[in-house]
Amino acid sequence: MSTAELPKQYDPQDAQRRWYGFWLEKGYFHADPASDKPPYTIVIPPPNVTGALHLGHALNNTIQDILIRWRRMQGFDALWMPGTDHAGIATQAVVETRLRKEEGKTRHDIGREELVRRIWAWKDEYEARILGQLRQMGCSCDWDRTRFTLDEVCARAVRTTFFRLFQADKIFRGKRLVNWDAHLRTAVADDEIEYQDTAGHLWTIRYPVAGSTESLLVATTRPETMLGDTAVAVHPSDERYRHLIGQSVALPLTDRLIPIIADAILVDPTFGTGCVKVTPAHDPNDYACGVRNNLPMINLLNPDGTYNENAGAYAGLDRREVRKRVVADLESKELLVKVEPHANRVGLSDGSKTPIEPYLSDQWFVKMDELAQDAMDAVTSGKVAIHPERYAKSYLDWLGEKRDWCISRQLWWGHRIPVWSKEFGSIFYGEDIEEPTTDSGSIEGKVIVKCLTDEENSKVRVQQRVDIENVHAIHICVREDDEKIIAKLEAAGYVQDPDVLDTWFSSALWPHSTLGWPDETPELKKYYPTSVLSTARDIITLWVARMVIFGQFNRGDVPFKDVYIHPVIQDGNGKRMSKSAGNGIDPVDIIDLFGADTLRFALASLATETQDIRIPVEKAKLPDGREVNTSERFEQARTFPNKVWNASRFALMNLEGYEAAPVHPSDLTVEDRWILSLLAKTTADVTADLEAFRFAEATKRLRDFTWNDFCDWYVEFIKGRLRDPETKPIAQRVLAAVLDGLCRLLHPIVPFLTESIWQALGQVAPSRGLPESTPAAESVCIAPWPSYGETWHDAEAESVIAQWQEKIVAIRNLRAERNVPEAAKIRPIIVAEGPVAAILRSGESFIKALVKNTASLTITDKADRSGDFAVLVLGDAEILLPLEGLIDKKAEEARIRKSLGDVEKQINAIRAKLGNEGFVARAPAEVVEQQKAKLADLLAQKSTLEAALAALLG
RNA sequence: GGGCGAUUAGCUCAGUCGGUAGAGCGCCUGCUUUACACGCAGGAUGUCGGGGGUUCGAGUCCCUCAUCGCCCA
Repeated sequence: MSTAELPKQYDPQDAQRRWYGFWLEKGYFHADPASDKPPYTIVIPPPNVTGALHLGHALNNTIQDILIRWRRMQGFDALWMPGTDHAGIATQAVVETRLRKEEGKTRHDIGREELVRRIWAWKDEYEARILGQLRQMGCSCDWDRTRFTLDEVCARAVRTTFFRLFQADKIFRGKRLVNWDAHLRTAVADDEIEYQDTAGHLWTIRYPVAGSTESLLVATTRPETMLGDTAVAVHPSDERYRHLIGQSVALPLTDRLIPIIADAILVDPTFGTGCVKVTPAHDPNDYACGVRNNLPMINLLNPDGTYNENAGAYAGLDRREVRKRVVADLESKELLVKVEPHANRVGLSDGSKTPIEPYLSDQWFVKMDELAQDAMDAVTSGKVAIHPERYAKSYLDWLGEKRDWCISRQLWWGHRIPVWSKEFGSIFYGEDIEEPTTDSGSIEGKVIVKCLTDEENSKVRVQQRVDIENVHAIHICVREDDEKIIAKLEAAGYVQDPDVLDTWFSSALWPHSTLGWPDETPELKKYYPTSVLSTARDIITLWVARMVIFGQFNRGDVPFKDVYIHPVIQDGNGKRMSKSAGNGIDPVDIIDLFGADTLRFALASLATETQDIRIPVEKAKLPDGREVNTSERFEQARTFPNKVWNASRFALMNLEGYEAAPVHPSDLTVEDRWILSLLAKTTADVTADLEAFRFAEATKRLRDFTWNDFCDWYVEFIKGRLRDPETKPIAQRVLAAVLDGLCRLLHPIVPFLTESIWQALGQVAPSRGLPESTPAAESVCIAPWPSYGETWHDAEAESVIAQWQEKIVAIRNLRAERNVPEAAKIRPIIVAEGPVAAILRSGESFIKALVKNTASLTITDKADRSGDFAVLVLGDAEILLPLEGLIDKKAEEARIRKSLGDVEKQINAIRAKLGNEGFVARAPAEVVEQQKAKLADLLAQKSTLEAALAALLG
């Protein structure tokens, strides 16, 4: 496209179509372990294949792409590893929901294999969509290396890790209360529960004290769980019950006696009767109490929500039915004291809307004590730095609890737990499977855990003999899916655990599994540890901490050096965006409306150190008529790419006849030196901002430089020179060099825009730069990041231009304030002395030109004040605007008196300060000097204003 | 209950080392100015959430209260 054909408005869709394919074709995003460039690596936080990307993803990926593009330009071998996460429970839940809605079936109807097949199909669809969205945003990922947490490479890392943990005695089997969805027959994660306030009841039940006429009253919102009570708790210092501690009550509807215990944590003596029934197997608080007091735990539930044999006469009934009957039976026995309405919070499963039941079950755990300590050390020692720093606290606090990590999930979608088990009860066990090879073992209570593998000859045996009388089960972990080993195990009656691993188990391996671990690949050697991880704060504990744990466990080294925690996006009311609330913004809609550059620019300018950013949501119509959510934040941002585009159009139009040649510093004019000085300063500042993850500051700085310095002033300054063949060549070279630098600096934020400009600039000025010109890179993607050093710094040029600007603005202001018609030619006078006057004289033509519509400009040290003037007094000069006959003397007098009043007010404030002995004595000398100088300045202004007033009135 | 954060112009937010507050948008006035009306020029707008303290001096440091949000239990 030739310069003349460049449209007046930037067309982002055209740029997106044109350049993304070009970048891919050139392979710019592909990292090469064989290159001698130093590595810079980011692994993408793999988005869930559950759904499409939302605005939070867009923010995070914008940040990562800024970092990666910037470092690539800096000469690093930049690797951005892309991929997606299988997100066990969430993905299975969406597919199961669809199955239920569309076919009225549950997963049990279609079976494990078919369900998993359908989830893979879902995954394929959403993975393609997600990766497509990243491309639309311009993300420069190394697509050839795309991974999925369930693919073969990642699966192998999971198996190896599990095996190593098993071998190191870090994995054990234990009981735990899980959130049970009896409809879907699975445990669900805490964040998949939706809490609803519902109107329920509070039942008060009488528990007779054994061998006494006394009884205790307990209140409960779930009366049916009384069948599983194993104690009644009172507060140890509660006088009412102290004498009963240690005695028993007869649990109604059962033949059991349960103890009365003291527990200061569970019981609030001021609430209700001060007596609490304890059902350790069916309530989290009671569970903790049960552990503290060594109580038996009676599980009442079957996985399908019916009560089991422990419920005696109620066995086989659904829990809702049990409640009805228990209440009725208590009533008939006159043990039900009262029923009151009671508002309670009920947890409903997101997937099925079934009330969640706390359910005690066998689960696999990772022992966290040492692993967590190592991960804490990584941060306290500074090997991993978290930004902003305050988030290190939540990381350390959480790890400090060292709670064992429950890694099993009752799901079908995920990495199957590689353990084959055989239950024995009390039967003697004496079989060998075959000859041993390697193994290790441990005893955890009554369960024996054997670790076993066979690399060479697929022979398998339990090597370590144990006291078989106490063995309940043997668990064997198999490192890799070796059919012969598995066949042998299964022939011997071993059955693979039906459960899968927690999704975070595989995500925790992401920084090394994606690089090919456990193989020592060239990628792993070069790119691990990675450089930066960028993510949201809500997964600091779930994910970041676990990556550090597994990275150190498997590799002996941290997975990344820096963690950047980006803010969370909320709507204008401070609410989290969500699809169901209808307040979500789809990044693709924003790209359709305004383009990817605008989306990225807006998000980058919002990425401050705050923890939440608000984006007010409003409706908009797409060209195709669809109504979508958008925000004024994007409408505001879209002017920027257009501004850059048009400044570039101006430059390109004026680069006709450009010839590359060296520019000697003495050839540069003061405005050239000024813009180069600012460009160098901006470059240094932006680089420092990016190094410190200050994305919003970097973006604002670039906007200010581009708009306020380059467009508003520099372009205006050189318009005259570009019209003059004598001065044109140097101006063109400086203009090309500045635009070149600007393109590079902006590229990480607005890649499509800058590539469009870069390519067009390459047409007219293929070789450019100062002082020597060099051929431009074929793409701005791979152009070197600028670094101008100190040589361009020019304080003198900066102060000269500041002088000109101040006077130009003052004259414009006078004209506008006095309502001088735009078309009227004015003859402003600047009264100034000495060096100020000299500087202004040197810029006379610029001042005239930029003020616009000036018939003349006078710079003098003494003005003839006869006639009518509008007056403006500055610190080092006075501006007079002759307005013969146009002056409203009264209004002018009022203006001057107001200025006088302002100046006097400031004078008084400073005099008060300087009159304060404490200030003069204690404030730093420079501050005192500064105030004195300011006072002198203000006094001069005051006398000038008084003179002006006298002249006006005289 | 514990922790973190926020509260500054109508809106969304900056504010570094403590030295009397800034930006973008919006608003008002005037402009089809040969890059740009997604623009140009000019302008108005503040009890820095309340109270107390430290200090010569507090938006900034400390205490406290209030409101809102998030995370963890």
